[in-house]
Amino acid sequence: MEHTTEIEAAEGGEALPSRIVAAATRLFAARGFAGVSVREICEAAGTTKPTLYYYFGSKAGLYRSLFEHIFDRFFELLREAEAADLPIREVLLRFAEAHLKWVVDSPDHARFVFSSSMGPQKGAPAIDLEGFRERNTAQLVRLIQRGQARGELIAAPPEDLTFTFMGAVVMACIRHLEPDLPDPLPPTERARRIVDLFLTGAAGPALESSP
Amino acid sequence: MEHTTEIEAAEGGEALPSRIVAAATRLFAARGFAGVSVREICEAAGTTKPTLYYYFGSKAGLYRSLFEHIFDRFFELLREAEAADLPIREVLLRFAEAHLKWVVDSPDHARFVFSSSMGPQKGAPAIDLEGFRERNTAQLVRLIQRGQARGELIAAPPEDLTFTFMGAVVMACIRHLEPDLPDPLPPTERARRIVDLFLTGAAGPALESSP
DNA sequence: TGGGACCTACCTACCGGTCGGTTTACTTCG
DNA sequence: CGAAGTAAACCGACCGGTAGGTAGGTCCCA
Repeated sequence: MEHTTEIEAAEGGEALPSRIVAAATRLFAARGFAGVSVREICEAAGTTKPTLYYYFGSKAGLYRSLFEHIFDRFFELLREAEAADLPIREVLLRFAEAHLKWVVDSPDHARFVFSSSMGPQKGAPAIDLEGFRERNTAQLVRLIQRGQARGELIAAPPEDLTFTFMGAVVMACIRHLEPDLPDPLPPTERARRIVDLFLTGAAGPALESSP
Repeated sequence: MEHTTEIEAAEGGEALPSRIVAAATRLFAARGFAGVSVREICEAAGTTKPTLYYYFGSKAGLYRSLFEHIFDRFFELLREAEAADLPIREVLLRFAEAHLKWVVDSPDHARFVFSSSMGPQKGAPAIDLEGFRERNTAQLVRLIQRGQARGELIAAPPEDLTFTFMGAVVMACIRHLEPDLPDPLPPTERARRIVDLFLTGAAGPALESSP
């Protein structure tokens, strides 16, 4: 009766588990773990509670399942960005673009991660959110150290460069998620501007002497 | 029986409303609106539910009250950063430092805002979070446009500069709130590094030609 | 003695989770 | 072929417990 969801419904039309996953992702992303009831999820997915428990065991189990699913997808995307021995500008461009495209293509996933990353909820701890951040950051630190070793980046502490660049990327991602003032630029162009500003700096002609 | 809370207990020792506000801020910050029960807040504040309702009317009312209180404090801090006709580097330094000091001095307030800003909860909408972001961003845009008019900053779209700089600051704030890997640098030094990196860019000697 | 501050005891609604059952599709075997 | 069996998929109705919120009273100080 309804068309296929974004989650893979490979093996036979719009399967119920997929509908549950899609509905739960959207709702958890919007209101957090404790803010959504199992009944709501079932209603949104067009099913009933026993069915949800049949597939996912518990509310927390459903939450964990979403997390793993989303993380796998995300890091799969990001792995392509690492690639071979590209110049640092190209690497950063791919990194930023991968993030932005992820946000544009699956905003529910992104919203889910961002809303979970700030403030754990009541019933669903034990999620390795720290690991997500750490893994994402560690990769960028590695890439940036490589750029420094080549003299493509200044010799500041790599964490400084990492957090500043990551901040710009995350901010752009969040901006894309805003319902009211969405970023009008496509991911590619936005990524380009972020990277170039990060590399060349914001100082104008009246500010030539550096401290 | 207990010592004074951080919230003003000016008019007569450790007042109950102040204790409620302090406990609620800490709990909401840690677990979100829907993740905390009124019972918990009362227990943490050493009182009972009717007393809480006597002062704040409802759970949502308490939440709103916290928000207003925190916002007032924050913008009071930030207003000092705007100041007169300082050079852009000084302005940005003050802006970043005000944010970081706010996070360090009242981490519960900061955690409350950050956790609320991503993903509204179930029962406490109608909070003007958009207004907070908008107001904070708009001020920075104004400051940056002033810097551009003076030639202290490049002539890129002011929103680009604003979001990138804001991203770096917010990222540093979040980093300060991490329980495990807290930023070892004091706010002043951290602000200095962020601003200088933002102004001079990250490009090293091997990257002289700009696109 | 009257009113603000505060508490005990309780209400209804809804929470996550389960029980027992029905439907469906696919074997199995006479 | 078709009746019987079976296991997965799914659901209506319900459970104990707890959520936000309140009625009604006690205490204490002006």
